[in-house]
Amino acid sequence: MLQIDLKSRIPIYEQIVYNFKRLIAKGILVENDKIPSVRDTAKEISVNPNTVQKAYKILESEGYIYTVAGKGNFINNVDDLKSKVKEEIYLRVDQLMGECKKIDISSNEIIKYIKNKF
Amino acid sequence: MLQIDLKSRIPIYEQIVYNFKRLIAKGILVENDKIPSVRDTAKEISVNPNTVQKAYKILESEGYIYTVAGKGNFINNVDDLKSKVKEEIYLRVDQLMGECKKIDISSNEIIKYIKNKF
Amino acid sequence: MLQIDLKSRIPIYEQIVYNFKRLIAKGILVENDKIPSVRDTAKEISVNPNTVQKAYKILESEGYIYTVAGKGNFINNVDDLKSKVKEEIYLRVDQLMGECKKIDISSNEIIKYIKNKF
Amino acid sequence: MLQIDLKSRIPIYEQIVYNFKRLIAKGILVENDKIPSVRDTAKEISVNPNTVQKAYKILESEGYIYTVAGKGNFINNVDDLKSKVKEEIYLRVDQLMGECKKIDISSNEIIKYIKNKF
DNA sequence: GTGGTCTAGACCACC
DNA sequence: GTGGTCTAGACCACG
Repeated sequence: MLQIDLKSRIPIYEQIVYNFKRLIAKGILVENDKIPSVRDTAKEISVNPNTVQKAYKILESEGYIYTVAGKGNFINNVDDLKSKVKEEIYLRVDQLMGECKKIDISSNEIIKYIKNKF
Repeated sequence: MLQIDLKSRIPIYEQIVYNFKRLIAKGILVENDKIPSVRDTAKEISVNPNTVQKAYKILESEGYIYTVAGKGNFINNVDDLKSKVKEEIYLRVDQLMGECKKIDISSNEIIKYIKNKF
Repeated sequence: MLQIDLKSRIPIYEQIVYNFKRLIAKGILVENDKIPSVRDTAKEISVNPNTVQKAYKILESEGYIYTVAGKGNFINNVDDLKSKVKEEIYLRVDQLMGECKKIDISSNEIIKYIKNKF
Repeated sequence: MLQIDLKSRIPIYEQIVYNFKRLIAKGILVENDKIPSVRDTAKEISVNPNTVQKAYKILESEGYIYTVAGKGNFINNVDDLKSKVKEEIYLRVDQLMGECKKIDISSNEIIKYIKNKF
């Protein structure tokens, strides 16, 4: 379920965070779904439990999951989790367009490129 | 001339690299232009010469500049340095669109967003 | 394991790079082998960790090793690392033969010399 | 007449030295030929006269040319200048073969490669 | 403990 | 003066 690249320069915990966000955005994980325990996730992707723990903490602090002590971690009841993930994407679009502007690439050029290729 | 954010989490040397790429892409730096010496750039942005040296080495290895020992560093004679920078941008667009696809955001959605905002 | 000549005019970091290439070419280091940490190698050959770091970076950028931050450096899974090293040797043969041609030494002459001496 | 690559990592003075050795080895420059003055050579290849001066000093110390104060520099009367250049080439062959041995490339392999390509 | 980045300074070859 | 290399340290993120 989780796609982790241990060799990547992106920290593993960030990859874990992003994976869960993706599953939420796609609707695979929905409100009150239980996600695997820290230990199980750690075993599944062969990383240190501390790393998974850190990822879960971040997901919790960002409102994606809630923790019930002794029970486990669950997807939050926020209805707009999806749009929250989208917002992050849009933020990256903004950054990219900002850089384009700096080097005189017009938004039309980017749009044309996307239309052509995707 | 160079915009460096010493507090950014992006390494200073990468920022230096990007700054020169931007200047090249904008046509401000052209073929055979001499860029400031390692020491001068270091002084200008108040960082250690080694950091600038690292940036220049990367620019050289990527073909943006050439080095004449004892003389200085010069913009390379590749005619398409500009398109080279653009390629890097397009690569980032590709990555972004790839992630969009993963979470079911259509390219139309992105295009609409860009059209609206930029 | 590593043969370094601190007095040589060849930079230490290049010697380190070459040493690892040699160990790979000889099959002593194979896929996914862990190589000593930056600090350990530095201690072993009595040089500054930065020097070793530089060598490892080059090996990584040339595809010989991959780095897992916080874990260490490992021999890459490219099956033909050996032939990669050979290619470098052949490139040098090409250069040498090119110079021979410039001063009218025939390839036969070189071959005869090699046969005689090696 | 001289082929100099100002961008090369090989010091310019070494390139000058090698160029004259090449011209001698090819028989283009023969005993008692006058070679261009330091200034003329410097002008021709657009480098600092000091650099040419250094090259001439080396050529003189290695016995390739002799200097007559106020007159200029001349090719030496050593009959075996050619074989001297060849010796240097052979030395490089030796080095290369040494490295081949270290990584288990046989001399036969090298010979086969040369026969094929040259 | 591991690599990644950076500083402060040094010495060298080259020009 | 210029880049190339190196040392001796330091701090940080990651696991």
